[in-house]
Amino acid sequence: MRRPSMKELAERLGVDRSTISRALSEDKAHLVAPETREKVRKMAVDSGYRPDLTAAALRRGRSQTVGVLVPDLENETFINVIRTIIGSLNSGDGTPATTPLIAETQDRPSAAQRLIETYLSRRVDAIISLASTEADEEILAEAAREVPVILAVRSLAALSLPSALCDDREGGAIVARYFAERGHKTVCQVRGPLLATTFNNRAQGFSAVCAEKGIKEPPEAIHAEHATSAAGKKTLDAVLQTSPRPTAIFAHNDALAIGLIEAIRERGLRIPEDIAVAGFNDIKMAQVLATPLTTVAYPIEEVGEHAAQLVRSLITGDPAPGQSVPFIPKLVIRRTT
Amino acid sequence: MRRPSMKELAERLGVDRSTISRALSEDKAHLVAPETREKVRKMAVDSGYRPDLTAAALRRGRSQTVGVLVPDLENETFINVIRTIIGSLNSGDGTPATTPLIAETQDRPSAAQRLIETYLSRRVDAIISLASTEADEEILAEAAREVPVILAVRSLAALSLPSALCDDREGGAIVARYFAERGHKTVCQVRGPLLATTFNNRAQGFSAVCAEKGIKEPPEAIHAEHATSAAGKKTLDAVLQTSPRPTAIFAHNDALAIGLIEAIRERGLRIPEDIAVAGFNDIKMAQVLATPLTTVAYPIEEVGEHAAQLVRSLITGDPAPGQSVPFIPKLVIRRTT
DNA sequence: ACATCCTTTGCAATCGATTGACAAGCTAAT
DNA sequence: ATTAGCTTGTCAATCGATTGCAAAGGATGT
Repeated sequence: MRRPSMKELAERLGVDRSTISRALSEDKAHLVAPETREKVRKMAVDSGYRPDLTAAALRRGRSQTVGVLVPDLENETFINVIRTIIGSLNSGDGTPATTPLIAETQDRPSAAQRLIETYLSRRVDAIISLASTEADEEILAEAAREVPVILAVRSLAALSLPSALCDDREGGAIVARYFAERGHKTVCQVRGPLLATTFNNRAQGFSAVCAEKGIKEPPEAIHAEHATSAAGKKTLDAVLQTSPRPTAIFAHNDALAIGLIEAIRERGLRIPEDIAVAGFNDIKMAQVLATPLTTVAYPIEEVGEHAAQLVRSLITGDPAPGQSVPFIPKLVIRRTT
Repeated sequence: MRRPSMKELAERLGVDRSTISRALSEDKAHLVAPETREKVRKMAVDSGYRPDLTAAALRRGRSQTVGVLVPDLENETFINVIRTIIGSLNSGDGTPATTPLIAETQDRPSAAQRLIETYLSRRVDAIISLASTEADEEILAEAAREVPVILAVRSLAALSLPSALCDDREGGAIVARYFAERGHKTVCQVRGPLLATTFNNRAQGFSAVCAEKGIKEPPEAIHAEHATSAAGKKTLDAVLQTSPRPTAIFAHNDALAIGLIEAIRERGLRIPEDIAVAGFNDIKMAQVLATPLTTVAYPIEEVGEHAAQLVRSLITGDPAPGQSVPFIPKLVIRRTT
């Protein structure tokens, strides 16, 4: 037999729909006599009643969904941040479950735009963008006028939206300081694509310390086309052609680092004796490598947790915490340096 | 100024709400005079009208969403199948965009159950499970009585639901035949966890051919705890302890294979001279490795496309195609064998 | 005994879009 | 001239849950 609607439940029990609604709700349950409440709940379970969330969303004006934008679903770090966010959003005891609408922008502004339109049409309660690029600024600003928008992982200088971030600048600086300690005189960065602030910040932090410590960097920046290991692998030639040849490479993320390592292996050079490599993020693969990767551990938990907190307080209308402090990542020294 | 509802639009234009609805719709637009239609559309754009999909969903009984269950969001192959599905679902010209609700089960039946409940409450138009394990059978069967359920990637023997699958058995067989050709006499499988049919089928296909060709396998099966490179790395000891020592390993997926390769490197053995390794899926990393991985390319496009097609036809109520033929994966020979 | 308060429940409006039934106006056909 | 048929648009019901308001009934206080 088909599952009953609230109305049918009400008829069967000989009470009004509103009583059912209240008895089944979390916050209005106290308005209903304990006896009735139990009767209703029992009947609801027995009959296999299933609330229609589309109807509830319409009436409430809140859909209990949040839109999540990621640049790339294959990126482990993004996924882990999202996992933390979702986990935190649904850990609340009283709060009803929030369903995330997750989609990928591939760093295409047109995709971001389309997705945000969809989210707004679906009346999401908030939007979390881990995909913000400068090209999205206007779209996000626009969206923020209708619904809370939270920036995570990637910041946007021109837009002052609540954000949950990693201190990428400091992350870059940490690597440079470490290279300095190890006595490297000539180093090199392999940068990710310029779209997002993330890589720029890492580059700036790194270069600032290098300048300060008198460490040499090649005059021309080396950019990988994508932040992937395949793209990283391709950059090794460029790295080795700079002169004097660097003794250490700072790859802007672990995927790039792994690509470089494989290229270095192919060439028969030794790591770290001939050339040292450090990455960023500390993905799982970093530990699996035959010579485990030195890298900067991304503060996934902190960023995710903070983003979730921002979402929660913005949805409930609590005073949004002011400017949040970015979380400091942590160097993990392994064997590639 | 706040965005108008359909009602407000109607008032401004002095027509009925129903006219607006029809003018803006795809399929009923012909019921409205071209002139009026244009007037409405223009006004809609100018005023920034944004349809409320929660309201539309309630009225229509269809939400234009599909629930997608994945065991693990970090698995590149699953993600790629999902990408294909989403792409195909939204490529239709006339059909309105379908929003996927993506969630991860981590192979926990309780999570699967909870998610399916949520999907049903949200009135998804269909559910696609790439996460089916035997423990989920009942839950899925139950769900299938309310909404179309499609199985992708992982099959479920006891349940005859429309499925989009890879012929894993044949995939395993292909590897065994290839090992035979290369003259291997003693080989070994590193299996993934038993939960899903996938790995079982690969194992069976492989073993059947080995038996037929007189190739020796160790008596005790070697299982990795998870289908990850970290878990794969840990299994090398077990592999090397079998006697006679195998000269080739068939890892049930690329992550496992990569873990094994790293372990082999650490130990100073040569690939493929001392020991050959083949994987399954053909993830991107397989090509980036210093010695690129021989592997079985998963028919991502076919599986994804077929799943999307099933969803489409089941939603529109078209005759569901009968039993579908699983797609044959393809061996990609590289340098680890 | 009467006013007052509290608890519990029902009534009815509402969220915003969609759609079947129907009416008005117009053209074409017999 | 009348009927039939088509186009275009309106009316009103509907999807299923939520919630402000009010009423009924009971308990308490004076």
